[in-house]
Amino acid sequence: MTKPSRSIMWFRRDLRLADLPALLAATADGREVVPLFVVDPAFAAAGAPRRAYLHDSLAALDRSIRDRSESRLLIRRGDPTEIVPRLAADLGADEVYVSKDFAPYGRARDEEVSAALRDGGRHLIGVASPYAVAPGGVRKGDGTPYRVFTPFSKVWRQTGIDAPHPEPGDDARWVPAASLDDLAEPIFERPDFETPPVGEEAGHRRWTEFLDAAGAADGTLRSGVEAYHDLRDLPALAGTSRLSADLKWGALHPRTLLADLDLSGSKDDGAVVFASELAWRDFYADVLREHPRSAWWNLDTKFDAMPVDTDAAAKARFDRWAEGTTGFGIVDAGMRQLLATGWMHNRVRMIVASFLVKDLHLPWQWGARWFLQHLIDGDLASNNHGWQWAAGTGTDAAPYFRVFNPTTQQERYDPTGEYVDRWAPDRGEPMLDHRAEREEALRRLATLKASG
DNA sequence: TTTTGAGTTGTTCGA
DNA sequence: GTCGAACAACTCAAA
Repeated sequence: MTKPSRSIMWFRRDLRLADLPALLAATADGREVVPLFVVDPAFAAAGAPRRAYLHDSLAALDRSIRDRSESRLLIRRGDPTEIVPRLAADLGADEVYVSKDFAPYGRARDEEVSAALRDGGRHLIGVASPYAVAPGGVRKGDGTPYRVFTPFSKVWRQTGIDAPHPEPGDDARWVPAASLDDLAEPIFERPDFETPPVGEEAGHRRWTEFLDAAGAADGTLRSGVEAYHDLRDLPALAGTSRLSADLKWGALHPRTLLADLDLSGSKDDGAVVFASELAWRDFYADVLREHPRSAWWNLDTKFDAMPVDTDAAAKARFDRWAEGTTGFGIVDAGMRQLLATGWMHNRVRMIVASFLVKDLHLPWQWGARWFLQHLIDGDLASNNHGWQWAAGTGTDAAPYFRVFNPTTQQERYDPTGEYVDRWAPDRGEPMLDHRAEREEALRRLATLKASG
């Protein structure tokens, strides 16, 4: 047996103990592990739902660690590029383990931390990722990345995905809480906001309910996943998995979910459609890794010439969109659901996004920023590329004529008005004429063609 | 190299 | 009410 050494498990967005390869590596070979989370000051800009959600996720992770060991989650606040190397030195930890982060900010941060650790003879060790297939893992025959989802997903489906990994065993050595208490800081002040049940156990419960034989939201004798294809577009029902925040913060890993799914069905099968959504998550993470600029700039730069409104009147229109007073029922319902709960149904996300871009003629970045501030599941890659999809500037060669009609969408997906009545019972007059604004959007798109 | 088929989620119009 | 066609042109991926 080699000399026991210490490691730090630096949690970022994998806030769980089960199925976490980085944690298994951190505790391997008899290493004594320090579980750490650093609250980055950049996070202070997040909205109340998001801060409350992270607060509760950290509290849940701390409880899980205390339940299984004599240790605790060490919370620090500040710049990770300073805190992590200093802690590693103070605690005598030679290795810092993480799940790899592929987003632009995280990559830059990790490179800096890695360099600082190396100066002290220590190492940052990235193990696995929050994705079923880590970004970079799906490539065309010639080794280049995909820019179109469908061929990506075909290869993704055939890529071997690990079986879920176990939690660290009873033999894992955790640094006693007593030796961390003096170093620890409180999480941060919890905003007064009601979150859904948060954390690893709550996530597994949600997933189990989704798989439950009679869990379908329409009362039919099907599971949620079996009914997923039929019900996922109806925002009045709980027809989606509602696991987006669990996946974002890593209470669950997609590997865990995929292992429970029977994917032998046709392309309309609920499980197959659900797995495809997980593939979208991996796809957008891959696109962001290849094109870091696409977080905030048009992936298709041809659209840089597209006229968008940014003047004072545009800002006033944005405010009405954000607070949910456009006078279009399903738009207002969605925006108010977001403010009230930190979450919005996926179908409605597309509708409000289309409205901001095609009816209000505003930059998609304004909407993306608002979503990231308020969504408990807000993720840079999925969120911003989803917005680029709505704007037609992203990976899919969007048909220029794809403009959502908010009234038609409402009639089709909320026919009884239950969703709209629940969230926006008091809506006023429509703030614009959709037909006229649709034509304006098409005119603006046509200018791209004219300018080549 | 060239060709071919396809590309998440739509809407409108006219028969 | 229902159905199919039209709505740009282009890029991507694979044969």
